[in-house]
Amino acid sequence: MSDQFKILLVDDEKDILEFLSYNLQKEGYQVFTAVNGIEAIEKTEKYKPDLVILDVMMPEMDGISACEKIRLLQSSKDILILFLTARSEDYSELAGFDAGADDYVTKPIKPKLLISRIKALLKRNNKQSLDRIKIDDIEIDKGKHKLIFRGEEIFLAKKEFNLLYYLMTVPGKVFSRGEIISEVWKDAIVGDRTIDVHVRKIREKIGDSYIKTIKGVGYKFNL
Amino acid sequence: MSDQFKILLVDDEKDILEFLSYNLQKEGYQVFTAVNGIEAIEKTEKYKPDLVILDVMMPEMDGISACEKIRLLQSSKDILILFLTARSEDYSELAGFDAGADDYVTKPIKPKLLISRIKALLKRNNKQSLDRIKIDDIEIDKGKHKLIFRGEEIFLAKKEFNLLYYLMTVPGKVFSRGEIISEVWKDAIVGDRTIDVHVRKIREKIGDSYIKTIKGVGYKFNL
DNA sequence: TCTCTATGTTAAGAAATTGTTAAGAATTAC
DNA sequence: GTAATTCTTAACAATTTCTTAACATAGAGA
Repeated sequence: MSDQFKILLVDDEKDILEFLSYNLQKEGYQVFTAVNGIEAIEKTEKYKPDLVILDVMMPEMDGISACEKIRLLQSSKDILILFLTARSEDYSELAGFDAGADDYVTKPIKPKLLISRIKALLKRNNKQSLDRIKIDDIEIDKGKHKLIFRGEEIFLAKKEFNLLYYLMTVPGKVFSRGEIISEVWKDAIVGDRTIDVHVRKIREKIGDSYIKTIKGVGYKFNL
Repeated sequence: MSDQFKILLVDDEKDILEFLSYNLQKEGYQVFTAVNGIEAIEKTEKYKPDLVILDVMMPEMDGISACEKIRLLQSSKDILILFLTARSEDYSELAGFDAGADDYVTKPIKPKLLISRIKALLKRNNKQSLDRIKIDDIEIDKGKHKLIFRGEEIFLAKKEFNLLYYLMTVPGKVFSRGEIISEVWKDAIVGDRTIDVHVRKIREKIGDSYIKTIKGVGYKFNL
């Protein structure tokens, strides 16, 4: 996926925050942190993370209460929540699931395992939006047949949409006309100008700077 | 889902099979059992369970191999897989996730915890359990076959209702005509204009702006 | 600079898809 | 069994999307 997953990490121990931040960032996640439940809720609203990792035991507001509060937020429908719990706290575990948690991991935390679980969670949750690509101010969602350009939705007809989506699957790669024909037109026989015309229509809608022509080679997305 | 969840339980120890069967049946699940990986695959194909619980350590074929094989089955896309592992086998745990597992539970098994996890898994996986969907000023309740639009109840005939409900299960997603046919018409063979006519009737009642046509792709709910 | 070739541009109409209507089957209700 | 409702179909209209053809333009290499 080209856009980063956002993870909000909530724990009152700074050591753990740092340790996990480091490991998660190394995996390419964008990490935010909070040290208590109240901050967690604020930052959830602010950053809209894909996943919140919550320590069960925290001062101010414990993880379970925080989880329940987060679940009440309007925008939190798609947010995943993962609990960190000490091995002995088996009741927290149960309570956590009731509060709407999606998974839990027991301390002491093994980074590899945690990352495995995170990947599994994100994968599972993203089944339907695996076909979403976001680059700069262009966001394209194949499942929803939706293109958002500079904040506003722009409608593309089927062929236009598929063509742009295809180019965006590998930004920077030059796709030959042959590749484009076989992917977007499924090898139907069409004239030489057909691709150009569709490219032009896309450019009309999102500007000339995103699809670049490499003469004699093909087209690519991005500068 | 109105019918029972089906769970396939795979373990080589009959005691455990019985113990878990009992506990799961008590929760209202329909339980099938297998004593090794090969049997597990056969029964997965036969019964199409919603969830497979696999012991990692088994004779004939270990749980991880079985998991990989199950993931290869055509019909297994929506099947959840949960591993049972001994506490020490941390590597299995990792390997299990790579093989496509959705969760794991360590032995010794605490039935309450296991059931919690199962519920969480099934809940997560089961969008269908959302019986009532409310979006903007439209509220649809499948159980009651009731549609409330801008505060007042509007009657939809069965097909109309099911169609609208289906589109609303994933707002924004474009459903192809094929998907719609197989869900709403249960693969009955109907002419091409049938869907359109039903869409039109729904639009007559709630206005044109809620169901959008994407020519050549399908229909979606919401803008 | 000139030429050649690949691509850009435009508008028209061909093709594909969906919308609309009404009639009559098929169901369901009474 | 009859009436009412719901569903499907067919014919045709309306609309959108796609392709093409004709010509323009740009850029690389002679």
